Amino acid sequence: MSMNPAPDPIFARLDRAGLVQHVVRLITDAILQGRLKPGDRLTESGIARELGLSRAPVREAARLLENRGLVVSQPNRGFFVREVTVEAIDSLYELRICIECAAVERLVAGDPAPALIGLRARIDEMRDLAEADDPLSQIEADMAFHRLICLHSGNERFVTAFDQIADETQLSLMLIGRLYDDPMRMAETHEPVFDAIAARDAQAARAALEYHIGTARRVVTDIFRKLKEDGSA
Amino acid sequence: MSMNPAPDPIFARLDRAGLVQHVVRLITDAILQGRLKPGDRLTESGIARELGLSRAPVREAARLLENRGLVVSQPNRGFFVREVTVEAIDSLYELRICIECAAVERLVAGDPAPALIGLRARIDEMRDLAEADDPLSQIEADMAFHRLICLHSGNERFVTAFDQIADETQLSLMLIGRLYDDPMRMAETHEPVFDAIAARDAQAARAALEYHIGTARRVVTDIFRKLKEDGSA
DNA sequence: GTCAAGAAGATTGTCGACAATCGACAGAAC
DNA sequence: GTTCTGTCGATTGTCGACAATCTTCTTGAC
Repeated sequence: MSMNPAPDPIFARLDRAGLVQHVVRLITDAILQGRLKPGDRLTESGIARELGLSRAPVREAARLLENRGLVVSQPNRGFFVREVTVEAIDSLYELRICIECAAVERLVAGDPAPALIGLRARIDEMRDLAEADDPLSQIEADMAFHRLICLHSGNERFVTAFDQIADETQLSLMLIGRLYDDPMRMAETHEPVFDAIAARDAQAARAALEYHIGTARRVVTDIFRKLKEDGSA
Repeated sequence: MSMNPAPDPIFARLDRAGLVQHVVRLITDAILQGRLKPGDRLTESGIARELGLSRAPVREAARLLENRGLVVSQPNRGFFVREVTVEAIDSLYELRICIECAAVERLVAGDPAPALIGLRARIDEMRDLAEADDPLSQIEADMAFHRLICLHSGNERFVTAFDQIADETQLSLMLIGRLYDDPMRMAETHEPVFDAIAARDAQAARAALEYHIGTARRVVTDIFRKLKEDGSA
């Protein structure tokens, strides 16, 4: 009963289970970069042909993307890139507030120290990317910041819940391009949240995060409403 | 451009997309009825042979069950019925509190009237099932009650979030058999929640629901801890 | 007796093919 | 001109088979 658990992992275990995951990544990128637009159809055979593999892994990847909310499926009709509506975004942000606020409260109740390093790094990253004028990467840093809060909450289920809505959130952000006219704004709006966490004030942290996400919610929905009006006009 | 929207639907739309869904149902029942125990392996070929169909739909059903949390998959090793730990249950209930409390608050903020009928019916159902001594069906009525709150919250995403943790919650309840010694207790513990909703008091409703789920959380984890101790002793 | 190496069996990952279903178009009936 | 019906092409749903991988059992050395 020796049970050698890890006999010296010298080489990183290369993703031999990676085909499906790879397809997921490819489709995700295509959607988030706008090469696939909301409402577009994803034909299994077409994607399979382009990638030079069979329909099975493509199909499985599509199912995974469905559960992550990036695509929707209709029986006997296939997969489509999810249509984004103002109402959906609003609902999404309401759920985000509910989950992330609970997470940050729990984070501060525990030991926030390990999280602070990563959180600080993300904010600095947003500043750098603002100077580099790279709004897309900035959005990714934003998502990473919020994910870190869930990750260090001590309740791993907050992370899975966050992940299940993260992609759709990111999609809505990518669609509108940029949130604020001043690229530095994004980093600034995260500072109060960071400060409250660093001060180990659970109530203040919750309030700051709720305000932060709530503001983003208003800004995003407003911009999106305008976009829709122009689009359908 | 006449666009007749619904020219008298005489026939109910029959589920033509049923095979995978049917398999999902079968496996779900097997797990929730205890015929498949946590840790058990789900072999695609075995299930496919038993059901008299190919592996494809079985595989797809397993993937769906994975995202609903009832099974977990390991690359190149297949699917297993999810192991339930005390920590997982505790995390689960914490997330439930966070989601359902937000849902009930929003429900009361809107018009709670349409929800009340269904909620009342579920509580009555729990009483009937207590007399009939049917704890399994009672658990289903319990889940239905909580799902109704999310359903009538006005934010459909609360429902999807709830559904993604509902099966696992139900599994933990099924595993411990019955929550309270007195079967009537389950119905009783829902009354304060119902009353607060009926009174249209959002804060009271949130508090009542938080107390209700919080109590269940303590009871379930306690029972489960005892079960584990006996099991491993 | 313990442990490592190898063979055999079982199971998943992937593939190409067929059947069922859907959407669009053309033609007939009114 | 409008509406219904039948056909056609395209796509999904399902299947059986093969290759890659994991598990288990056996074998052999120490």
